[in-house]
Order: sequence, then structure tokens, then C-alpha cells
Amino acid sequence: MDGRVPPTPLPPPPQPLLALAEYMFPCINPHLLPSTPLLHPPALMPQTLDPQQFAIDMDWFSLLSGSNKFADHQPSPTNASSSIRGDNNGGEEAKNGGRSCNKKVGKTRKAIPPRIAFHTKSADDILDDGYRWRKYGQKAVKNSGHPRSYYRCTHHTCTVKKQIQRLSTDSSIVVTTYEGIHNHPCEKLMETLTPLLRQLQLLSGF
DNA sequence: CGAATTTGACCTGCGC
DNA sequence: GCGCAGGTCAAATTCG
Repeated sequence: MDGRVPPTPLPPPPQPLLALAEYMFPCINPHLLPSTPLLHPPALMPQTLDPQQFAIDMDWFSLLSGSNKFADHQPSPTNASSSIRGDNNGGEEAKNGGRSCNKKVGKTRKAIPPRIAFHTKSADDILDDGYRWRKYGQKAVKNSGHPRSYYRCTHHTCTVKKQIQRLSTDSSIVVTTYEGIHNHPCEKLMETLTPLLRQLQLLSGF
């Protein structure tokens, strides 16, 4: 994230933002960090981002409730193979999509993986969230003039995916949907945070 | 030359 | 059962 900080500190609801930080960067515990703009989502976004246009679409209830799906979710070959379809309409596995011979064994619906979607006003499709992604597909989406791109985290043990698509109604807005939780540190974030945390430790006498 | 991206084919679920 | 839409695979292509 290159230490990007929004032009003006925003007064967002703290809980969702902490949850968001937790979700995106499970390698750190935001509750232990000072409540500075560091973890504010726009700080993670490209400089072209207009904070006024920043929005998050997510299932806050499930995120913040005790039965936190995110907390329960551990990326694994099993649950990570569930699929997204449209919104949370219980999309089944269009996985194996392809030529894989993994026929479904039962009719039980797979758990919907944790997802979080960002609306960002940006000229760049790909937001630099600190992780490395590999594109594995692109699809034209109905009722949208813009294709949807599919990315996977390149970390060998990580099964997190994300989809990127521009709004049909406002092509300046990019919708980035994350699925799953990273099970490894975010290199860029740690690069940025390490010196800060070190200073904090020094200042606090540790 | 290896890694990343592109792109058409294929699979699955859903609605009719 | 059929067609559509979404998601993924993997060969081909491009890039560094």
C-alpha cells in the first residue's frame, strides 16, 4: 500500500473498519494497533481513490456477529472450492468448472464463503492491496458493458480469490470482491507496518 | 525461458 | 429437458 493515507482523516464506523482490516490482513490484529488512519481502507487503495466515493458492501451482520463466518473460515481445498454466484443467492459450485472430473457427491449446498466487496472510484482496475494476484479468467457479464476479471492469490498455500468489475452504471467505479481469507502475511503491509510497530514498541518501552 | 495473461471451451446450477 | 449465465480450466500467447 505504499503507506498511502487518505487526504483527510475520515470518521468511519470503527467496528466495520477493524473487521475489514482483520479480514483483509489476518496476519495482524488491528485491535492491538492504534486507531490511526493506517488501517483505514482508503489507505490501502490507489491514490486515485476518492475517499468520498469509497464504499464497502458486505455482510456486516455475519462479519460482526459472534457466528462470524470469517472467523470460522479457514481456506482449505474443501471450502475454498465453493463458488460465488451473483450475490449471496446460494451459488453452488460452478467450480470444477471446467474439465475437472470432480462430480459432486451430494446435494447439500456448500457453505457460502466469506466475501467482501469494495466500491472504489479508480482509473485502475487492479487495486494494490499488498497481495499478489494471478488472473485466471475473464468473463463478460450480462447487463454490464464491462467484463469481470477473476484473480487468485499467488501464494502457494492461499486460496483467496477476487473478482474485479466496473459498474455498468458508472464505469469510473471498480467493484472488487474478495473471497476467502489470506493465510499468509501481506508482504507490502508488513513492510510498511514493521518500522511503525518497531517505533511503537520502542516508545511503549518494549 | 519462466511467469503471467488472454481467451475459448467446458462444466454446473438455476429458471422456465 | 433446455438454454442461459457464471465460474474455472488450460492451451496459446505475451511479457519481462
